[in-house]
Amino acid sequence: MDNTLVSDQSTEQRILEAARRVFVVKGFAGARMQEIADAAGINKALLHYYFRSKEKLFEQIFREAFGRLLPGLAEIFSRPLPFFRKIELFTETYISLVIEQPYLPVFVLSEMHRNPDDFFQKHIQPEMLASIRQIGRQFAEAAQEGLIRPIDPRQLMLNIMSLCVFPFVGRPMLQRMMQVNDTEYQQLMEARRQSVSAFIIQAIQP
Amino acid sequence: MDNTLVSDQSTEQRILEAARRVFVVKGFAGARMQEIADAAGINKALLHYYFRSKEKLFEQIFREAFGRLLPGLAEIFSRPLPFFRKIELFTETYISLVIEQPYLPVFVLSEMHRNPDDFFQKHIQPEMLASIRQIGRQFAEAAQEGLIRPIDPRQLMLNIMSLCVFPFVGRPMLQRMMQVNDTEYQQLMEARRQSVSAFIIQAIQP
DNA sequence: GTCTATAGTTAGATAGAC
DNA sequence: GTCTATCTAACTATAGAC
Repeated sequence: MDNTLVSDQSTEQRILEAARRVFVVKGFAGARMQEIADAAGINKALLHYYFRSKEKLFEQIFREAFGRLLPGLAEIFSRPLPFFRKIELFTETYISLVIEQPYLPVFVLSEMHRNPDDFFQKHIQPEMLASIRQIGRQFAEAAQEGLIRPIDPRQLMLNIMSLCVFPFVGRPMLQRMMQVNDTEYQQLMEARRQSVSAFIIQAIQP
Repeated sequence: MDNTLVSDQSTEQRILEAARRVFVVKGFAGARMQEIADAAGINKALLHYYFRSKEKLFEQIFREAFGRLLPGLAEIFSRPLPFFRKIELFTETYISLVIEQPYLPVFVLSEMHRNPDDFFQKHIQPEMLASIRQIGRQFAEAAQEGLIRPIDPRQLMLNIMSLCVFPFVGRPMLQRMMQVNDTEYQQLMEARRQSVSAFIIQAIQP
């Protein structure tokens, strides 16, 4: 792990950044307050001074990570654009987002896995669910109008999410299985910005 | 002596089964030896009697889980079958496998995420890598022969793996986002056995 | 706000009786 | 083989000086 000190920020910011780095790699249970303190270049006691408990510190990190993972994406599907263009824009935006924050998905997924309903109730707003339903309706309409072939809209949604997210979640395994080095893998991810939407669009052509 | 309950299994087997259940949900760091002992209906000390340490017990569970995740799948691509049939067979087999062991992928992925090279060296045999390269070559050939459209074989491999695995890895999130209940989600996974290969095959048509 | 020192808990591992 | 009791280390959290 990268243990470089985070400096020229307020102590609170340094703690948050350090906590992010540690939690995201080790998870809640695996993270140690001492390690976060070291990474922030401060003392353990100060962590509690700023954030009362490990739990509370984690909450803040998780909430923030989760918030970054979806917002603005649903919005794309409400724009007045051709259907296929929306898919292009969505996949490009999503993949770009995750290229910049590659640890986010596996962090959110594995923490959620341990405590699904709890985390979900805490962090998912009803509006988000509404906009997801809205996307589903658009898929269904497109199929009905013959714009795309008949396909269960939920399957289409699963397929799109899978193609965007999994190469990042599964990277430690996939990269080693495919025996490519870091640079090559990053290039593959760059290329996916275009190739994934092409793949999807051909797959749903009538 | 014969104080065993329902279980006609050996103590060792009961421990392994309990450990599997606990590790798979909580991960190595989150799991507690006490919880495993409780789940197995035995004492903490007995865990150490059978498996020296938490580390060793975990090793055994992880090795086994990992072993179940790929084997036999690479073999499909060495059979004398039409190319598209191989893809069908692969996705069907994979999805069926994961339907039966839905916790496997996220367990393997999140543990691997914390310690990639270590785990990889311990658990990946060179033959597996060879057969993966072999699959890659088949993709490349199919593209060259014009059987499928030009596509980077590595991207195709990423796409196939993503479509098969992610809906299981991401289930806690996806299911809640899409607001479907357990039964419906299982039905969706059943349906994917067919629909995923159809999706892929159309996407790579020349 | 930041530190040192320490209290309080928990969890992995071992000793020893049966 | 299985148990109870206990040791030891690690970790979260707090007290109190500066």
